[in-house]
Amino acid sequence: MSEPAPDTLRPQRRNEIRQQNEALILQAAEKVFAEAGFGGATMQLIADVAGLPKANLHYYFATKEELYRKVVSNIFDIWLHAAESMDNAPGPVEGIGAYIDAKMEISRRHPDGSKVWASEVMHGAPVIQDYLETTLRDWTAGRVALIKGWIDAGQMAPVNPDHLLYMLWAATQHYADFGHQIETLNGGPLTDLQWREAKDSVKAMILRGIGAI
Amino acid sequence: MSEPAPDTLRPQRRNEIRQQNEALILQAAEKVFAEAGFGGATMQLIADVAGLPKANLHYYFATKEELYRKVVSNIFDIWLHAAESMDNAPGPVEGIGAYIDAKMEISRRHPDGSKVWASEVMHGAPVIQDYLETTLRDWTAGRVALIKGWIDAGQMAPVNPDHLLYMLWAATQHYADFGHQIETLNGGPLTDLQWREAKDSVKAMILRGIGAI
DNA sequence: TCTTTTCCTGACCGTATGGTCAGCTTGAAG
DNA sequence: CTTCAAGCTGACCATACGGTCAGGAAAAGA
Repeated sequence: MSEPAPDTLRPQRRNEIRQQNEALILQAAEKVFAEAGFGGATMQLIADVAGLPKANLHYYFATKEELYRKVVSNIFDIWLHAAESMDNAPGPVEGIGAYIDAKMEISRRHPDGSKVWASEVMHGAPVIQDYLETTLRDWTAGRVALIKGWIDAGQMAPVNPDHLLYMLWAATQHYADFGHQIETLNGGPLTDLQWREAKDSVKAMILRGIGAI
Repeated sequence: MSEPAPDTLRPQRRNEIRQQNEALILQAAEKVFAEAGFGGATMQLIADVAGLPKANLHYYFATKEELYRKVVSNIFDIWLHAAESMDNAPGPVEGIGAYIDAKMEISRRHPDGSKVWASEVMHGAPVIQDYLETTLRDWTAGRVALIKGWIDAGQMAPVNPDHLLYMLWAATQHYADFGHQIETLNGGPLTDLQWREAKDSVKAMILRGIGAI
């Protein structure tokens, strides 16, 4: 054989090296930014978490801001992807129900990302202001129209669509952003059963709250 | 007259000086901590906002941590005070309705405080963990019992009281913590009318969501 | 007035941080 | 094997930060 079988554990290909290290750094950065905030995070700590020398970070990401920007935009993409679950639904029960499910799942699986996003917005969105004004604004307008359609069709009560969206974001992201508070009150991390109950509670309260069930 | 009339504008009394400067510093600190996070905030910037030399800050507050701790505990007190609105209510409509009103008002009047609190919790509550485990835990247990009483009395649907509280916190604080996002989507700060609509929307959705109306 | 205490601050210090760079190693191409 | 570019890193640098301190100003008490 002229070409040895690809082995992910052996000395990597050039492409793989870059891809793997960037992913490693981004993962470590997300964690550190979530735990310490942008100002409190240090490149040295991110490097330690990633298991790489600090100078290597600067080889892949020129500045702390550039690394942070990449982390935030990655999160935004996950958010937006989850939002698709709301479309193509016959009504609010399915559409909003699926959206709550998706966002609760993100809060459970990517709490660090959620915290970085929250932190970014709380500090005035210095890095992703343009996303807010374009992508998010457009997305929101579309969903508002969708909700209005459901209202006009008599499938739910005439609630204010904007404030419904805010409530959906708030209720679901709270389980990530304030996870520490919840865990403290709960006496430990939520179990599988408790996560299920959280999801069901949020869905029940909101769907009943908008008169969809 | 042996004692000149007290004049707040003239050279102050000793007591007043301390009180006034501490308040000035705490106010500036809350703003800066909210905008930059603990790690991103600098004593120099807080001093500039307060209009005092940096060394003067260290005269009143020995360390950055001590100043931060004071800011956070002040916010916690406001929170707890607002919580009283929930008690002594004949039922969930009045009790939870008043609580939502109070918390929405705080989000509107003290958004910086809310952000500092959110940031503190998101970072694992390094400073107020003991408050979470004692005061907040006790308060929560009391409100859970109160809600259970309402449920047993048939005044509302049998929702999970813990998750109801989380939703109340999430929905109301969102207007402060994510105020920038809301303002961006809204094309500017919420007007008086829009704040009223926000309050009414949250109340309507939640009270209907728990079967109280 | 004199003394004491509190208040105030410019100048300074040690440290930690983001970032740089010269030079080494390693994979790929011919 | 040789060449070249990509990957890597220890050592270094300038800056900014939290915090200190000696000594002056101002209020309170005697």
